[in-house]
Amino acid sequence: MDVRGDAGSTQEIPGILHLDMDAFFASIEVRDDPGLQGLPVVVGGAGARGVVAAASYPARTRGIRSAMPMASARRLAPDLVVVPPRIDHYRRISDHVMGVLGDVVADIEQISVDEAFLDVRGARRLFGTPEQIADLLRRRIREELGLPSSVGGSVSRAVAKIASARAKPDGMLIVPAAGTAEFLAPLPVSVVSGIGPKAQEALARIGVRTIGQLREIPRSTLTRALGPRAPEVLALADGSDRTGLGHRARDKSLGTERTWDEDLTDPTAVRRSITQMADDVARQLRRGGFVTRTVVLKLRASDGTTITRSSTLDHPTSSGERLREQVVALWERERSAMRRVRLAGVRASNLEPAAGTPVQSELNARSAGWQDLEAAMDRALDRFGSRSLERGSTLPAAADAPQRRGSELPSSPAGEATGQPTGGGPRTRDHDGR
DNA sequence: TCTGGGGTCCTAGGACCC
DNA sequence: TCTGGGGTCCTAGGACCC
Repeated sequence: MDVRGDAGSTQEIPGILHLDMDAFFASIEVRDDPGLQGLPVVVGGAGARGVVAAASYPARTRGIRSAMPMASARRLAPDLVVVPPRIDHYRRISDHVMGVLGDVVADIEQISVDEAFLDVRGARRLFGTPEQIADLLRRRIREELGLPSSVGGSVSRAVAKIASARAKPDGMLIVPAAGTAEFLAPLPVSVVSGIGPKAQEALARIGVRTIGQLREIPRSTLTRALGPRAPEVLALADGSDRTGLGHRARDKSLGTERTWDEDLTDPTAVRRSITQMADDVARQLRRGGFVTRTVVLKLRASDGTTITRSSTLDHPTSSGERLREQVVALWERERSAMRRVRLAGVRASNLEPAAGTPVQSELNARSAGWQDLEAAMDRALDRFGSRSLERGSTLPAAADAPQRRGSELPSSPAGEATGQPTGGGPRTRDHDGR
């Protein structure tokens, strides 16, 4: 892929930015409670099997990282402050952040609550160079929300993301087109999104630890180690990658799961729990304006082995009753082999828009949570163009309704998507969002 | 006191059809 | 009385991301 027909004379602009909020959940909690300033703070589950969802920078200097078991984090910092997640709160702040980005840049791809890609090549005339735009965005987020963020910039999306990580905390790093390969060469391959522990192992076996070393490996060797991703990773390494913004496809699945602090040994308790989950998933489907064709039961045994069992329906549904039947039938087939259950989950995949016109299902989605509302707006924008929905007056007004509606549903303070395992077994912490 | 919860994407085998 | 090749759907598992 080449850059657009950009009248050959102009220099190639590193106009793909990646903006990432710094320690998002933890930064919010510290902002809201200044007494936490300077302390090792983590957001996450406090239970026996809790993990860290986000760690403040003082916590990070002690070696604490997200996804770390909470017990390990406590060992590293006995004075650790553990704050339970407030997902709805974070989501509202996320909406505000994305609103700021949308004020300045038309072309945005939000990829999670706390990060987004921006193509600023069209905003130059109005707002200046990528550096100036990044500055403006970070300043506005700091002023309006009191939160730190970092920005990376490049000619490619993958490199912009790597750059933002190098810019943290509270910094900016724009990589010029010509300096891309040089910038990447010394970095470990693990910085590339998509190169996880397994791929790193495979690369280490052929002597590759840095991105620079990737380029010296014969293509065929690299392909054996990485599989079909090899060409893409190679393009990254030599600076020729030009991937721009993607566009978020509509939701493909949705579900809920739960890990118990102590394994469940009573099959009836498991059954009760998964029927509640099925109801909850059905409710999420209806709120989102979806029906599902495939119901998946996920089970993890005490030794960590995980299985999934699915069944596909003749007719798509969003009925809790139907989901419960399916999920219970799947459980009945496995229960004798699953004496101790650590985790159970229910997921609906093969989603389709609920009956009615597409527009109708978009309207249904309005009664869902903020995220769904946003997804619905994204789809509307895709379909009708960016003028179809105005920011400013329309957004907050539309956003008010689901907020009120949402608040009457959950029975637990922190809860929302997880539904209400009322009266049932031990209620674990309500997850997180990272 | 080993490892959460929400997802996406990919692969591979088997069934089934033409 | 043996057997190709292509395509699609379903199921299951695994790697990976935030």
